[in-house]
Amino acid sequence: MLSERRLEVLRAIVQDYVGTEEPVGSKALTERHRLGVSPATVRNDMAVLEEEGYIAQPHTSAGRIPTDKGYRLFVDRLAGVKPLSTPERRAIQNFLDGAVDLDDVVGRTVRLLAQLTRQVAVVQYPSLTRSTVRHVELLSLAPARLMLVLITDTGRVEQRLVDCQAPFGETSLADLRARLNSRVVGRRFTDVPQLVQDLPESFEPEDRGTVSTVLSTLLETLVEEAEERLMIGGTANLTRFGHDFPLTIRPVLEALEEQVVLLKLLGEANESGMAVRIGHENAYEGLNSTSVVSVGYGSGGETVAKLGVVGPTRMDYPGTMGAVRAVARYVGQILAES
Amino acid sequence: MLSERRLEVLRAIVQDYVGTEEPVGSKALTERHRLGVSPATVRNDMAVLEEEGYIAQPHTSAGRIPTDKGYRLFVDRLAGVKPLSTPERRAIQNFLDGAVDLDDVVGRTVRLLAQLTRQVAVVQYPSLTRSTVRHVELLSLAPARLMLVLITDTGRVEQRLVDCQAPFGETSLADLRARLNSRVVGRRFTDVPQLVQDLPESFEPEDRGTVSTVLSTLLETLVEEAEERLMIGGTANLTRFGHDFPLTIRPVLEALEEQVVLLKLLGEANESGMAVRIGHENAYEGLNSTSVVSVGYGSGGETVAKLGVVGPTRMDYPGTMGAVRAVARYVGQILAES
DNA sequence: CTCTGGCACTCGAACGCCCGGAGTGCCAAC
DNA sequence: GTTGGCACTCCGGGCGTTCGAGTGCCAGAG
Repeated sequence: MLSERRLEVLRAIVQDYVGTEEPVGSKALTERHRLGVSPATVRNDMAVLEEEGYIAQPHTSAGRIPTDKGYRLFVDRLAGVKPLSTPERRAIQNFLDGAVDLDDVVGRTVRLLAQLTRQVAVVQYPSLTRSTVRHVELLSLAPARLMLVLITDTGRVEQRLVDCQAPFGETSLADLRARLNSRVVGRRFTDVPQLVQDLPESFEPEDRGTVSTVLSTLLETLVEEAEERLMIGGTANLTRFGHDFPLTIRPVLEALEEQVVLLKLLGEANESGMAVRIGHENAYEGLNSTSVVSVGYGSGGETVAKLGVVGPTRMDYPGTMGAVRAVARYVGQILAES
Repeated sequence: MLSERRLEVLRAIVQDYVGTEEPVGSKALTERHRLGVSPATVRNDMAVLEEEGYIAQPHTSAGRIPTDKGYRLFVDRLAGVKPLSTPERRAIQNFLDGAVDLDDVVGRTVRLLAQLTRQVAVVQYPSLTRSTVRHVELLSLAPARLMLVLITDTGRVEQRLVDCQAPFGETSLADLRARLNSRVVGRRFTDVPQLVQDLPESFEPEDRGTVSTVLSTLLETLVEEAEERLMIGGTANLTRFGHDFPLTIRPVLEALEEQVVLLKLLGEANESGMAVRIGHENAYEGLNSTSVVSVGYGSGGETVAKLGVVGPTRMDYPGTMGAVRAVARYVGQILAES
């Protein structure tokens, strides 16, 4: 167990290093912080902290920098979440309030988050699995070709083409449309499969094939869209990463283009509260020198999607966490209103 | 007017510089190319080329590098478009053929283009202004709230909420839906305004207000969507830009997040054929050290959108142009099939 | 008039060197 | 447990040297 003062030393090291981006030594520490002890004592503490793996030296006789483990301790026990200032909050509200549709909300959110944190922002679109069906539309494009349009309560629209085995009459189509809607409108996506299970049986034999095809296309859409879309922004902030960054930045850019990777990253956000993954805690190798701060958002206590930022491990955790949390809250509000 | 040999020297300089990324000198030139003259002669030619502004020295007593003007001449008169190899063509076809919907086509195209050119790819979604209406759907969400869904022949779906002044009955709704569709289905977007102009008059007075609102929302959608969406990819290739790239890369990343800038960039592509904008020819300042190669694509001779790549001025122009042109053609084909 | 070889000159990159400063670890003393 | 002192380490920057590639110019040959 580390003594109170040693924790204080660690906190000071993290803060200074985040600010200056340079290894911090014992003397500089005592000058910038009121630790009440001499550099020599700090040196002893540092030796202990290093032995325990919280800090490290880039090379002998240089200052110390925090390790991933050090940042972890800092986040868990030494740093709170720094609330935003009132003007900042007001700015968020004003900026998000101008949004006209879902795309716009997400777009504004991502820009806002990137600007506030000066890092790369990632925002997931509200999830379909938690949403409910607002309407299902079926259109006949050609004798044996239908278009299925699905409208969700979050305002999202998905469309699919359906090729039928046999021609499908207009009356059957209207019939299917009506029955389908009466069953699923207002219901959750996850409930839909059971609700439509017995639908083909109530149709004429020659139409059953087509009905089944339509239904399976609908179910497919739900599943496929569970792998959800997201938007990223603020990639220009990657240039603030560090000096050596051709090597650091490349894998990050690659990761940012892989939706799957990003979704997994966000997905690791704990249901309640915020998740912070530091350096090697990230499963994806290319992000080993970055940290991810993510949190779920939604309206009325329900998480419909997640958002977060990706930045260097050397980041201002309290500030970043504050911004992420605040933005998530306001987005939740906006969604609840619309 | 430059002599034949001087042009040949310029071509050699461009080719070598693109390959090695280092200033090229007279001796190296004569060694790598069969110019049939001595280094001294080449030196004289270089002096002339420099005087004319086609090449420049980074510092005295260094080799020469092409200027924007030099690249311009190279592209216009010295280099053709390098066709892709048969395996490459086949790979393109296979890759694009697997696409399932419009998003997928665009997504695959952007990845393909980024991979082929090893640069940043930008693909614009097929334009709505050139498309035709496949279907207009009206749904009643609440007594005085409608949803308007527009489906285009390119498979795109746009939805809008419409708030009515007065409640709008189901029969009126069905009526409007039917009349609207009978007038606009299969017609071009640009023709829609005239086609629906007199529609409100044929409705009962109490419904006219709502009908007008719906129509103006529809027309708005057309106009708004004229500012079109696009997709980018291959940003990781930015790391291959050069040694000094923190400064080069940042404005490029910023530009890539500004849809407006990108759309303008692509928009400058000449209707027929390919456009190449080199360095300072780009209006946007942040892209002054990059070149943009863009071209329109579409089916049946009609351009529905554009695509292109953004890379360093020091790029393989013939190869890039070849890839861009080939990809555009295949995407056009795919769109025509679906 | 054009091309060529020769020659002196110029720089930048790379290398080695030295020095100063910041930082460390250890130890003896308080 | 804390402190001051001290010797040691190592990085970074500044400086001079060398090396090589490249240039410009000029006189002479075709």
